[in-house]
Amino acid sequence: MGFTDKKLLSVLKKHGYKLTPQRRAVLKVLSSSQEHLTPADIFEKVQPEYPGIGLVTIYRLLQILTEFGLICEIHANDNSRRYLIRRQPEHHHHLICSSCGTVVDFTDCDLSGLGKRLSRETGFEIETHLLEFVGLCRSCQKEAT
Amino acid sequence: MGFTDKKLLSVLKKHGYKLTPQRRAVLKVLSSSQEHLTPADIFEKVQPEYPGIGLVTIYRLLQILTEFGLICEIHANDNSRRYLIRRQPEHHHHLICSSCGTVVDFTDCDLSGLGKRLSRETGFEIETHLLEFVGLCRSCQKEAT
DNA sequence: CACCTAAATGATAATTATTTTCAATTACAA
DNA sequence: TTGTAATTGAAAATAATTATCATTTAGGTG
Repeated sequence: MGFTDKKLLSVLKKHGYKLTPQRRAVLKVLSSSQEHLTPADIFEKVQPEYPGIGLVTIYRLLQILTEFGLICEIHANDNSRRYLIRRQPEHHHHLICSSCGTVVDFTDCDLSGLGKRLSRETGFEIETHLLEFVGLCRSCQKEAT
Repeated sequence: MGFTDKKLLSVLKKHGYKLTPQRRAVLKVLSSSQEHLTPADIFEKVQPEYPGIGLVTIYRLLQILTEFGLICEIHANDNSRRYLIRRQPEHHHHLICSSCGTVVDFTDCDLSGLGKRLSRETGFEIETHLLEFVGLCRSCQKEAT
């Protein structure tokens, strides 16, 4: 599981951000969703809780959450626009279905060896990495006949 | 080194695409560039060779090249728009500077073990993966004081 | 070489995602 | 309760990409 909305709210508060009902509503949606949502998805899901919220407000909150590393983004899947996602505990990666776009998270990756080598060879000070596997999920394999 | 423009042209021809001077010019730029270029970058670089080329034409060619896996894309680096790049021999990955955006390619990665495990656990039929390291390049480390 | 046709081009407009601007509203500290 | 700076949302501005379509052209054919 990821962060609760209470946790997210407290982080915002700690950094001097105001806790508006709009933000509460968005965080509620984000923290209770198992899927990876676009800003537009979030907009729709917030309607019942806070009709009339501005899409802009969502963009702004997502920007703040990104700064604090509370959400992360899906990068692969060229054609579809960039996705914003609710986050798992910490550092994790994605396994993405190239057909239907389903995303599965996984956490284990051991790239420290490779990271160290790259660092030595290139002089880079490595901060993080992004790892995504792309493939066909079970149900799309079946459909493929 | 990547593909020569002759090689690229022959691939297009083999698939029934016409070899227009515009395409020749774009391929020349792509095959001789060491950097990762946006469509707009390419547009500019093609000017001397073929002034008046349409940006659309570039988009269209990039789309074709993508289909044949002759170029690949940079995904990380959130803020900057998606980058199109000239490709190294085959499967490879990127090391991206989070400050200046410089991209270094590297080829070695051993993720077959992880891939197999994921496949077993999730039922996915894994096709490929995307691996990007993000960090500070040497010169940006210095600037950071 | 001249001709024919489907493919390709480029100007323009249309889409779509995201950001900016700004006046009105509101959270919350005092 | 009040003051104020942060926040909101409508609307416009940017920006990237795609679609439309009349015109041009590459390249095969006779």
